[in-house]
Amino acid sequence: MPSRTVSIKPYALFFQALANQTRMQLLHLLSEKGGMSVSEICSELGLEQTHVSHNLKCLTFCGLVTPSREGKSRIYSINEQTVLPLLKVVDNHLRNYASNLFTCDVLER
Amino acid sequence: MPSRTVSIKPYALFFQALANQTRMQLLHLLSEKGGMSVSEICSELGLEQTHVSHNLKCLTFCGLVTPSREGKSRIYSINEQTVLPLLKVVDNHLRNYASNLFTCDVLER
DNA sequence: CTGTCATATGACAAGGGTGTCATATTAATC
DNA sequence: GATTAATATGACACCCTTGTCATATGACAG
Repeated sequence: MPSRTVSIKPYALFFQALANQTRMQLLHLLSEKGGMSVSEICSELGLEQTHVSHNLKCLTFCGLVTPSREGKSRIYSINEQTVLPLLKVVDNHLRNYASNLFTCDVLER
Repeated sequence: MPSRTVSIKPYALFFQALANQTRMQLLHLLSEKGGMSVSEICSELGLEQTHVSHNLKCLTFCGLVTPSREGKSRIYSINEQTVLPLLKVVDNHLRNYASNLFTCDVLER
């Protein structure tokens, strides 16, 4: 029996939000360019509006981005407190321990 | 056009490795108890051997754990350089920005 | 080199996530 | 309040991941 039982599901759910190319694109874009509206994001990445909205909702639900009204549009900004250190750790990891991930399409198992 | 085009896929793949309850269990267990053999992990978590092996391979592929021979068994240890800071960031995030993840089964979108 | 323990691999059915289509909501303007 | 711009929501088919079963590989002992 484990000494302390941590609730695992929230962690998996959190990472699931990041385990998707579209959502990673969104985070990278917003961390570079700051707050953007949905339509700006769409034209910048060449993606459909509904596609972007769905994925922004997922990121919002996980507290990774936050929307704010501005006229008719909504400006989405990243949670810098989390996203910046997170990407920094992962950058470092990919470079040092997982360079193979750059040349594969699927995870081995 | 984005000023610098980052390769997004590796990031998504990396997080995909973490987006799974079993694999999160493995990482938490190994980060608490240090190196363990497959059978030790199995009995500790009450999981099937093949199930554990499959998921360890996935984590190994991503550089999150490393195996080393010890007689007939293999001892798996986590990559502390990555896993510990990563879990720290996520712990903090879940507490401050995503407490709702503790009471849900699926991601909203 | 045979038997056995420990772990890895392959294949497959079931379930869940993904993007897209159609449509609803919300806000501003006239 | 009708219209239009901006975004959100719902539903659904496809695909990929998941866990499990059966089996293979590897290492040590005798």
